[in-house]
Amino acid sequence: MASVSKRAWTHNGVKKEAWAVRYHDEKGVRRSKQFDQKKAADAFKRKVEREIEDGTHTPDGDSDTVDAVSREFVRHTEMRWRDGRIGRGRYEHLNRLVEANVVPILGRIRFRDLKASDVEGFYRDLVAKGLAPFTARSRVLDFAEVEKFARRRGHLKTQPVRDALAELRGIPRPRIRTFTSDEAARLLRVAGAHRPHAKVRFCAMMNLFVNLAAFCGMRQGEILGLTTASIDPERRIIRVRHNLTCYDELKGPKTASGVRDIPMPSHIIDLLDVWMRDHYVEDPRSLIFRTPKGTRIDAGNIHYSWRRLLEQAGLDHDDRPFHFHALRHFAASWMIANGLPVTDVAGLLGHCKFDTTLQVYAHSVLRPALRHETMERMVAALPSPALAA
DNA sequence: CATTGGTCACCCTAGATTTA
DNA sequence: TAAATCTAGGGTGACCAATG
Repeated sequence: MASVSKRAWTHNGVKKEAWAVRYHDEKGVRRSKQFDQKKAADAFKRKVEREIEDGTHTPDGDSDTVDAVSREFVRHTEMRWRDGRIGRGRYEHLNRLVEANVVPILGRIRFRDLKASDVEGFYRDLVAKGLAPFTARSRVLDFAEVEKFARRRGHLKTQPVRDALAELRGIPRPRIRTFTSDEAARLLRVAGAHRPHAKVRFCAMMNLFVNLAAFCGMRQGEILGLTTASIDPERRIIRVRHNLTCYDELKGPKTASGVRDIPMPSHIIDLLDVWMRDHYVEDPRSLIFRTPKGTRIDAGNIHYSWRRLLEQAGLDHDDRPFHFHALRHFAASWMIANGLPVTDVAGLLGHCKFDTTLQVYAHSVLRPALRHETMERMVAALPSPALAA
């Protein structure tokens, strides 16, 4: 089937020689590949013959394998990032998906031969690797973008990824746990105290982070994006205008609803006052929370400190620890529990529609016990003749 | 006052969650 | 659904608060 022969030629007056493997691929297309050593050429010959017999051979020059098309997709995505059409995070995410998951699992398959069952295998591999089913499914969803790209380039006409996704419907989205008011109170107490061995400045900062998240419902990126102009002690509000990305870029909010003014409790005004007086360092962008040297606060260190606080508050018993973001969820439910209408809460959290608030925070809003209590109160306030009878 | 162990800065990768 | 951010975690070296 395949043959190995020595080949000699002259290029620009220089004599060259190599061992050439010549063969016909599955479709009868003539191919050849050269090697310096006969041994390597023989090894390749054996590999090709075996692959052609198994029907798994893909010539190097082929451009329609999953790995070649996926890498082309990544280059295309990078262009979209450079043009400003998508963010850096999205580009890096897709790049990682392709290199870490797609290429190793599906890389050698030709796109036009890709079956829904291959994609389902991809999903199963990810789950076997330890990914949560919902996360694995969202990787398949990302891969669907590669498929769309491949279809536009004419590499396939079917929709194996879409077909596989239809099979993966109904995987529940995991919900993050939130705090009870007791737990939040304990957490706020330990955050306010000095942690042994910890630096005074860092403790003061974490205390502010916890308070801003628990009472104002702010996200981590929003807190890190606060500037001196964001704080208005006169009107007792925080103006949320920016978000600090993980790349230390200060970005405006995605939509107008992200822009909002949050009322500040007086104890937070005091804490901020102390912070500005004792710990604030001049910053070119007037960012309030920076390291003493003026660099971005490391997310890993916030996490580290957060875990220590949970430990001290006795809230680390579970194998699924509370996220920092759970404080934002707490803020929302605490506002609702204290009688603030959901529409107002949506405004304070920066949601553009209040059904987003309900979707994400429904677990706290629609507590079964609360529903029963309310139902009982309703009935008590409006006794029906049937009850009297 | 020297030691020391926890903390923090800075680096990284990758999975999970949020949200328009 | 698409696109973003957040969380989780690993590693290294400097540094600082508590301790004896």
